[in-house]
Amino acid sequence: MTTAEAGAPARYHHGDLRNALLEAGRALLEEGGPAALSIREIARRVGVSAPAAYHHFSGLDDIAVALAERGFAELAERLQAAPSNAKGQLGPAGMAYVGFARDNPGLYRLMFGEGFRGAFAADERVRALRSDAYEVLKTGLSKRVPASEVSTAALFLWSLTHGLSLLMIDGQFDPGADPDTLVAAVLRLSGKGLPTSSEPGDRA
Amino acid sequence: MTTAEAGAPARYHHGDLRNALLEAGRALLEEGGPAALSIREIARRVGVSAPAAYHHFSGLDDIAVALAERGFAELAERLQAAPSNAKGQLGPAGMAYVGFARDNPGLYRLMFGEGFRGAFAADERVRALRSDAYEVLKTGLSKRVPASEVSTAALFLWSLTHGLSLLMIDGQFDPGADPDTLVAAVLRLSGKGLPTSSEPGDRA
DNA sequence: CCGATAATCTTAACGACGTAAAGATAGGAG
DNA sequence: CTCCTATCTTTACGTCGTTAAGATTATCGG
Repeated sequence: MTTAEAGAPARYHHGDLRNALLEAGRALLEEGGPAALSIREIARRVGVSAPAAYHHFSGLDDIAVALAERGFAELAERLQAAPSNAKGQLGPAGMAYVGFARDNPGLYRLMFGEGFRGAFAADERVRALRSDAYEVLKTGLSKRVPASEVSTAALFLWSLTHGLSLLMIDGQFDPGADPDTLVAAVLRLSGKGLPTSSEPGDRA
Repeated sequence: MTTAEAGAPARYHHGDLRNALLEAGRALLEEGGPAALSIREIARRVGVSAPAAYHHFSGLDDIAVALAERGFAELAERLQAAPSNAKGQLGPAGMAYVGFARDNPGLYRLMFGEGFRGAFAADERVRALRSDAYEVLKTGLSKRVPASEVSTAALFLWSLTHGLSLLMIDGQFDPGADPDTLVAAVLRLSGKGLPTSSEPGDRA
């Protein structure tokens, strides 16, 4: 009798349940992190019984994968909308990447299988999504880095932005510092390298 | 009747249950990741009933925190055992860091609250452990970086190693590449910075 | 318009989980 | 030896993901 949407008369057939479930899942994700993702709670919020979800998804993992898919699509949008890397500067893209993670911490962590129970991280579809993102990064880098170093540079850059995103999400940095300033400064270091007292270029 | 340790006669009072629980938990962590951590399974392996654990820990989260504590201690050991940063090179330390993560993927992810259900990530004790590690990193860096840049450099370095560790753990990099070589190459970039076409010596 | 068929949603139920409560057992102090 | 207390056990409750079986509605051929 009571639907989540007060306007609708609670029909037996919801009509757009799949989407409604995903939206509720996404909200849940941002409220309580990936660990809070739960079929029963999602269904509860949509005003539907838990097993109803099984007509649209094969299980909780499947919902998680669908959410991750949307996440990667949105991330790609954000990266393309970033001030183009015309001058070869990857700062804007990096800011966009970390910005996405900071705006959608729960979703971002889910996309990388962090904080979620289950064999989701090993799911082929998710691994493919991540690999696709990785390939995009590599082709982007291929324009501004010697071909022989693209692979290493890509891993370097992804490690940096991924790690930075997670640390920012977790608030694990100097308290009192302005996050945006911090992110910009760290990304700037990715081009300069760490300041050293000795000459760079020798063995690690 | 049947203990996990076939040699012991299954005494009513275990004698060293706390440690046994932690060891079982650690094994579980490496077998199935943080998501597989379960009081009932831990107790099962030790040959004890689940509620017995509550005499030594306040709950599952408490066990997780204790495991994380051990993890941070071991990580600190590994970092100090690394070929000393005498020449100011941080490569060995970085290799040691990533090496620890790769040797103990489940534990490492737990230490950063990744893959674990519950409000563990926000736990004060864990946050303190991470902050301590961060401070150690900063003091280490203060010897080889201008004071004004220590904070940024520390976040840069931690982001890089943390992100790299997680990506390596997840196997999310070019298949076929040798992990050790990859890690070394990425860490080397942390000193040089990303090669850019605008920098002197451009080859792009 | 009407009835069959298929899609969608419901309630009921199973096993596993974390955890609380209450009782049994054993080691140590007097 | 006796009592006390810490430790462990069995039992139980509520939640979870998921399956099975039945109810409801949309769709479509006649």
